[in-house]
Amino acid sequence: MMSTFYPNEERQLIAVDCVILGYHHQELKLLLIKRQMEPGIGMWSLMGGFPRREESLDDAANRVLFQLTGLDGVYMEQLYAYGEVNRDPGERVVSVAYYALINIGDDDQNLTGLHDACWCPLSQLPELVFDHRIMVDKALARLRRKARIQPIGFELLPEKFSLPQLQGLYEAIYQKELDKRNFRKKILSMDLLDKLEEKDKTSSKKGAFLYRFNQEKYNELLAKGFYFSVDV
Amino acid sequence: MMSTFYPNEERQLIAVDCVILGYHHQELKLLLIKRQMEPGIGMWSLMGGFPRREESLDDAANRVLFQLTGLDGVYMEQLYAYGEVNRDPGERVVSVAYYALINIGDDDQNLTGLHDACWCPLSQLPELVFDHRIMVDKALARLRRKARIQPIGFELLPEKFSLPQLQGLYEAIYQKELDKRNFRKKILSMDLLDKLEEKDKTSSKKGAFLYRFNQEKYNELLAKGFYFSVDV
DNA sequence: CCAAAAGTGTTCAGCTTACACCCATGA
DNA sequence: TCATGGGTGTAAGCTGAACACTTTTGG
Repeated sequence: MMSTFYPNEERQLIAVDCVILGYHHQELKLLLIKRQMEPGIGMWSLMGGFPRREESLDDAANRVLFQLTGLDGVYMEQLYAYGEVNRDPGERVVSVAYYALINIGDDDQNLTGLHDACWCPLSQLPELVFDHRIMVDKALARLRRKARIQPIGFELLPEKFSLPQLQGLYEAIYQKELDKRNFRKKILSMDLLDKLEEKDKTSSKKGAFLYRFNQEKYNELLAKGFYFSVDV
Repeated sequence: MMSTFYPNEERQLIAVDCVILGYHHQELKLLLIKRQMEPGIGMWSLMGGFPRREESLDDAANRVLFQLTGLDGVYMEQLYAYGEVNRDPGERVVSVAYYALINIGDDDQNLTGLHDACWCPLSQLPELVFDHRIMVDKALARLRRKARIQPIGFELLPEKFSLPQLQGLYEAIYQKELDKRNFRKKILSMDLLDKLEEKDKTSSKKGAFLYRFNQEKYNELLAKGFYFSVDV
C-alpha cells in the first residue's frame, strides 16, 4: 500500500453503467449488450466499465459509451449512484449510472456488431442483470421530467427534423397523443427552430418542412430568463 | 486478495458527504464542521465518512448524519456522485453527496458540541474544503426545484407551524417575497394541512393559527393523480 | 381522383397575479 | 390607544385545452 491520508479505509470497486437511449420508428429504444463476464454472463445488460484511478467518473462514462457506439460528444448526464451492498452478487460494487441520448439515424443496425449489442424497444425490454432495470426506469423518469423544461429531446433526432417527427418523439416519451395544433403553436412560439427550405418526404406525399434547433437563440433567451417548456 | 470476479480492477476510496440544511430565524442554514484530518485539516467542511464494505451508500449517509446530529429518520436524498480525479488532493476519492432537511428547533446551538459544528447561514458561508461548495449549491438547486412540486418544505419546520412561518420558509428558499393572500389561498386549497386550535404567539400579539401537514391526505391525493404545487 | 399526412385559428375555462383593508392583542 | 403582524376577496390577464377543415401530391 502506498502512503495515504486514509490508511484505515477499505478501497472498493466503483463502476459506471450507461443507459443509452435512442428514438427510431416512433419509439424509444435502449441499447443493450449481452454480458460477457460472470456473474450474470449471457444476460442482457447495460454497457458498463470501471473508472481507472486517473479517470473521472464522467470520463469513464464517456469512454464506455465510445467503446460501444464509437460516438463522442453526445448528450450524457449522471443519473444516480447505486450502492446497495448486494446489487452485484460477485462483489460489492458501487455503480454510478449515466444516461445518454443518441440519434440512432436511419439504420438501427448500427453499433450492434462488436458487442452483441441491440437496440431494444422500451416496450419489450427483456430481464436485465442486477439492478439495471431500476437504472433504466430512473433514466426514463429523468427524461420525462427534463424533456418538458429543457430542449434535450432534440438530442434524439437528426440535426434536421420535421415538426411531425418532433411531435412523434414527445408522444413516445410521454406515451400520450398530443394535439397537433397546440404542439406546433407552443414549439414555434418559442422561436428556437429555424425553418429550412427542405422537406422530409419519407412519411407523406405532401412532405413536411424540416427545422433545425438554434442553440445560439436558446442561449440568448436563457440569459434573458426564458424557460423552455412543452405541454404534455 | 480474496478470490473475486473482478481480479483486474482497482479498488478505490468511496466517501459520502452530507449537506445538512435547516431553517431558523427566517433563513436557511447549513451544518458545517471543522475538518479533523489531513488534507484540509481545520477547514470548514461537510460531515462525511466512508461506507463500509457491508454498508449501503444510503446507510452510510444516515450513519454520518446520526453521528453528527443524533437524528434518525430525517428527510435525506442522494444528490450526486462527485468523481473528479483530484477533487480530494490526498487521494482519488469518489464522493457521493446526500442532502438532509432538518427541523432545527428553537435552539440552534443544538448539535454543535461534539464536532466543532455550527449552523451557518447560507448567506455567509465560509470557504469550504475540496468541492463541498459545489455540493451545497447543488443541494440548494435541488431544494428549490423540489419544494415547488413536493411537500418537502415541511421537513424544515416543526410538526406544528403557522402559515406565516411556512411562507417565511418559502421566501427563504426562493429569496423572494410572496403575496400573503395568494400563498395562503394556494396552500389551503390543496387541503393538505389540518388547522389546529392552538396559536403561535411568538411573533405577534394576535397569534397565528398552527397547522399540521397531513401525510395520509397527501398519499390519498397522490394516488388520485394530484400534484403538489406552490407558486413562487 | 383519392388516400394520407401536413398545415392552420378560435373559443372557453381555469389558474396566476395584483392589490387594500380590517382584526386581535400586548405593551 | 396604538403598533404589529394575522387574516380575508375580487377582478383582469394569460395560458392550456379542446376542436375541424383545407392543402398537397404520389400512386
